[in-house]
Amino acid sequence: MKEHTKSRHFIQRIIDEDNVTEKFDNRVHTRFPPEPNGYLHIGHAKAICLSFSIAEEYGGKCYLRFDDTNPIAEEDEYVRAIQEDVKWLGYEWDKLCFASDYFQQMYDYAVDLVKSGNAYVCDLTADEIKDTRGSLTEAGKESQYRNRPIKENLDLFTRMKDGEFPDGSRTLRAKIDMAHSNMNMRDPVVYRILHAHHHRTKDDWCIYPMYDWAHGLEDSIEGVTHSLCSLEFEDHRPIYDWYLDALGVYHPQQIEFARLNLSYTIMSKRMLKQLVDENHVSGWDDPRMPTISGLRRRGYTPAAIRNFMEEIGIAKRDNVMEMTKLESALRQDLNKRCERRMAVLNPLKVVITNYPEGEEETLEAVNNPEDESAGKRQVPFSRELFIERDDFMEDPPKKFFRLGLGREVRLRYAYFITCNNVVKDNDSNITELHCTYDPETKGGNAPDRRKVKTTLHWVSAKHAVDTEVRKYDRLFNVPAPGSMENFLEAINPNSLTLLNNCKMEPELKNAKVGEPVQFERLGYFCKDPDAGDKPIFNRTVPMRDAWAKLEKQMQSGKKN
RNA sequence: UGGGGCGUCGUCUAACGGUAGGACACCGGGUUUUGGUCCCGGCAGUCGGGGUUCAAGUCCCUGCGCCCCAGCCA
Repeated sequence: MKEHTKSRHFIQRIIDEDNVTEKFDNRVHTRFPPEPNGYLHIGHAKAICLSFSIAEEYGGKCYLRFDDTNPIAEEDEYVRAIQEDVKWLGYEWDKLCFASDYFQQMYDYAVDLVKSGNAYVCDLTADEIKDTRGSLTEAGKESQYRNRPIKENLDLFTRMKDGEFPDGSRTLRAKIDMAHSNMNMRDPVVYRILHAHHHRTKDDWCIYPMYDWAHGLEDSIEGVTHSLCSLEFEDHRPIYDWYLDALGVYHPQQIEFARLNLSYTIMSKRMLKQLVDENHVSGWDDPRMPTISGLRRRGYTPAAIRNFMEEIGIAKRDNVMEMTKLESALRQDLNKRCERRMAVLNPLKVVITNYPEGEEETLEAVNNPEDESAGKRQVPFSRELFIERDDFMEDPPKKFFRLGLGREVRLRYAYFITCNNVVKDNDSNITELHCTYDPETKGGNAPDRRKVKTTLHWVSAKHAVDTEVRKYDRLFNVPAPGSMENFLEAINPNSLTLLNNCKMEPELKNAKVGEPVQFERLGYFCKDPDAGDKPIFNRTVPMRDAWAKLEKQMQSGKKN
């Protein structure tokens, strides 16, 4: 086949070409321009990874710029959270900027636009503008204010800025073409009157620039070379170009790519905000949320997210990634970095009847079989233990390898045990197992080389640390909740399972909040900041589960 | 149906006129003190129809399908 060189995506190719033609003097300068009107989500992470990694790859710059041109939706809390998220992903911006830093400059440019006859003050109401815009197939009608003398426009625009007019009474509009086939070119609004308090400029302004006007200017002012954005802005590129050309200023190149979609979740800030506002989740950082902060709290690592973004690529076609792809990247990263511990989520008491009462010992356990340098630890063992309820069946099917009456299994790093007796309560619920251990199998190997079918995790009862575990499942039950009439109807009522009688090995007392750890045979977990009297662990992602798959197949009758 | 985009395994994504490859998923098998990891193998794709060419996923024509646009949101 070809070389092992990684193929380059279309944006890299455009930049390579620009560097050959020296279009931007071989500079590469990108930016990530979030509006601070919500928290960042995994979809934003794609844009972040793209823009920052492009800058890194070409030895260029990437700015973090808040596109704060709409004071009504924007808040400082979001500004703070967004910075935290970008940093957490591992990126350092070359400069932190705000669109609002350029409000004066943008205003001055708008005055230039009026002076050159390219913009006019329009007295039409929002409804009237809408009514005269035309439709996809019909041309719009020109505003009766379209041909006001420049002098009058200048006067009116100044007075707009000075606060003489109420909200919505007038706008500054670009004079382009009301019959243009691109709706964005039908005399778009450049400035609207908004007597609103801005999170940074306070009450300095009562007119605010529209996105199309502001964004290109921000890029131009900062010297951005390649302005990367998502596909829905493709229709806006003509207006981006028109403004910059009309002004005769430095002209970056806008390039659009397909945003990330993930199955079984939503990627809309509006909907995410609704989940938060209506308390369907505990907050923007609820571990079930596809937000960066939610994923962080859930136990995702920056490396997992970045590797995922690297794997999914950059292209222009609409896409919906399967969640399994994200989880695969997650497990891959967690597997190599996580230390292993033992914890029992649904405890079942086991009494080792031939183990001396009152005695205990300590056994050596490997911290990470994937990484010898992680070392070993001691785990206490005693006569009474807890094992997972799911690991015992009184009358198991052939393919169930775990513990059953009369069966022998290995306890990880400990002994072989055989179950001799099942103790039940009056409702015939199993309350306790009586087993015997083979002292010869200490550490987990039998001198006579006999084998067992499986190995179980366990926790010594008297040494166990009580804990609570939160298991998460997908937040939505349908593949594309965002495209439903009402996405709330797709919420999975079982997205959160609370387990409050969990038992952990004592070493887990030292777990740090947010630090990922593998509970052997169960999955990856991390301690939640919420802990009350008991520590709380979030299940980040379960282990791949061949037995669960087999069980499912047996239920559906494919196997037996 | 005006304009702008996009159609390659189930899902993503490569192949710049020269053997359609990789990842995830799925299905088998091996190793294993995690039914994990790891290893091996398998399944599976160029939207349709014409054309150009020795050769087409790639170029041309044509048809079909999907996405975006009528905020004083971004």
